[in-house]
Amino acid sequence: MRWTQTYIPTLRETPSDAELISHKLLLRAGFIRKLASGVYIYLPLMQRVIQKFSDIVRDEMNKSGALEITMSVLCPAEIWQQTGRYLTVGKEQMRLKDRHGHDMVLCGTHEETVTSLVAGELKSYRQLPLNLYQIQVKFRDEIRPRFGLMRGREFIMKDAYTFDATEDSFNISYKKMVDAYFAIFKRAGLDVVKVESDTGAMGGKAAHEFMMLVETNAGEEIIQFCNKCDYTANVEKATFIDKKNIENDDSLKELEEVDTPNAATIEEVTSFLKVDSTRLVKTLLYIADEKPVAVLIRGDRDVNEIKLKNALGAINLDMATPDQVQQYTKAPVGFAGPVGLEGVKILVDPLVKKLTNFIVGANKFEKHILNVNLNRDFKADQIIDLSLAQDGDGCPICDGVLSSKQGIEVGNTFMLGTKYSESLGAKFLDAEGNEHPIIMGSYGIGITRTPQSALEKYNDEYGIVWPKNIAPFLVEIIPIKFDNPAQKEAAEKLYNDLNQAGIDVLMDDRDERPGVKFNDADLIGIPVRVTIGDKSLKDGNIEMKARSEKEKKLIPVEEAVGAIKELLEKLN
RNA sequence: CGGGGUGUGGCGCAGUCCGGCAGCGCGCUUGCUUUGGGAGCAAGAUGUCGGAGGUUCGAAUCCUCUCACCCCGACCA
Repeated sequence: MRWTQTYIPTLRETPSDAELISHKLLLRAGFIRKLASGVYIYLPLMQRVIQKFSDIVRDEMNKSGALEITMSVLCPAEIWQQTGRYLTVGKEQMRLKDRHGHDMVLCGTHEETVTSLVAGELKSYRQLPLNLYQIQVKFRDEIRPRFGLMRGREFIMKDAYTFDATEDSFNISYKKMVDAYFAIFKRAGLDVVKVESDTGAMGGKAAHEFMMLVETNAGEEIIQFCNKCDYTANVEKATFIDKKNIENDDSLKELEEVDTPNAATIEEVTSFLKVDSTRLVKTLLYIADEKPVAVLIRGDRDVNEIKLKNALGAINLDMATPDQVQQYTKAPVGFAGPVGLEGVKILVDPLVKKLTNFIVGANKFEKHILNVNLNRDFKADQIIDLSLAQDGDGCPICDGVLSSKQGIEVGNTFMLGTKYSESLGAKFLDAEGNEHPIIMGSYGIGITRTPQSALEKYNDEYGIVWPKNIAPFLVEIIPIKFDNPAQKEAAEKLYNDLNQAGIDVLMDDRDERPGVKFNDADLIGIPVRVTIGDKSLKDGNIEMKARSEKEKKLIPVEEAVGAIKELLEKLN
């Protein structure tokens, strides 16, 4: 491709609405343009990147035995109502009515579609297992789209769905997908880790996420790692062993109400009363599907709202507003406590159960109660783990210690069980003639998110440094002066030779000053740059440089293609 | 949805407090010169100042309403 024949609108200045380096680079280097919040146009360079990554995904999926299909984006609301997700997914879903007034959905995922498909097709265990996938646009009306392609309202995803007759067979299908995922990300030049994750609105039995670890604020996910074993989990899912030494009294003491002036937060109360935060129990008020719930958690801990949501089976969960806190506790925020609290369901974290003579809010302005004890002074409706794992907590599996890192989710795998096959009637007959729901899995990879994620890592002060397998071009040729006959001839010849050799090449044939071309080349991040100018050409050489390295190398013109191939071999 | 912020030429911004010819840098067009890391000179084009209404002799600027976008939070199949 010639620069003057394509469309690469690079910008000298960064558009002001980008935050992440990867997002800024995609805009500046002319890969994407925004049409609306969370809605992007992919320009020629981005289109090529998407194509390259899709090819890798498609290749590995096909190798694993999956079959590519294309499902409709538009879907009748009816099947979403059948699985119950019309309610649980709620406003995340793009919805519309057709001209007849029928409710329709723009799919954000295709469990309903694919399951209703197979429900009419698969009748026998002989037809299983089956894996169907597609690479297609998805719609999710995110509350807050952000970070360019990282969280868009319209994006491209590879989604696969497996159908199995038995658990054993399913486990094989699941492992094939996990293996394919590692292969895909490796080929794309990315290191990923597989972590345990919550199943969210997907439902099902268990799930994993594939995370790219990053150090920037692009990491929207927190992952807990054990330093001894291979336990890795999204913090939403992570369990842990509390390692803090809590000194409990031997005997239960009398309740005592104390004044705590100007002390509402944990820090203020602990410093005022001169006690450790582990002696305090905070009472947090939530509204779960319009009903108030109090969560009791040790003062040094935070609530894992995902665990809470799951424990309650709630669709909507919000922290109570100050007005609601006043209404239920009869006190302003900061003084809630379980003693005498009425009309509110009380959930207690197990770590609180272990405490004696602890401190809680008194449900009165600027007052707390000392020496409170579970069962004696109040009752728990449910005792259940609701704590967020913290760095330094014990690993739930071995005697190691957890520490966290930030990650970007680039893929996920869900063990769906029979949730969808049961509600949509996808059943098969086994060898004995008995009917069973099909065991399902679903597997996603963010096709547009992944390349941007890669840029969080693969960039430097000058611009993008693409991993070669997802780079829009492998080689960029820069003739210093394209109107110089000798340079032009050498450039054209190399351009043709590389094309002949099947190497994607971009030639900057613009009548621009060299500095502009070099800067643009660095910005768009093509892995190998070849410079053709009088300096080296007079000795019969061209200059070759990897984008990721500083050194230039002089290569005789006639050996250029071989040398470029060799260099490409070595690059990530 | 709650909190904070921004809308002025393609991009980045000043001007708004205190109303008085709509500006700057980059980019773009043409010409000449230049040409190994974002050239110089000259000439030029491009604006419903997000939108609607109001106040005023006069509004980018003041008032009311509204829309879009960004950041923090909640959401994230």
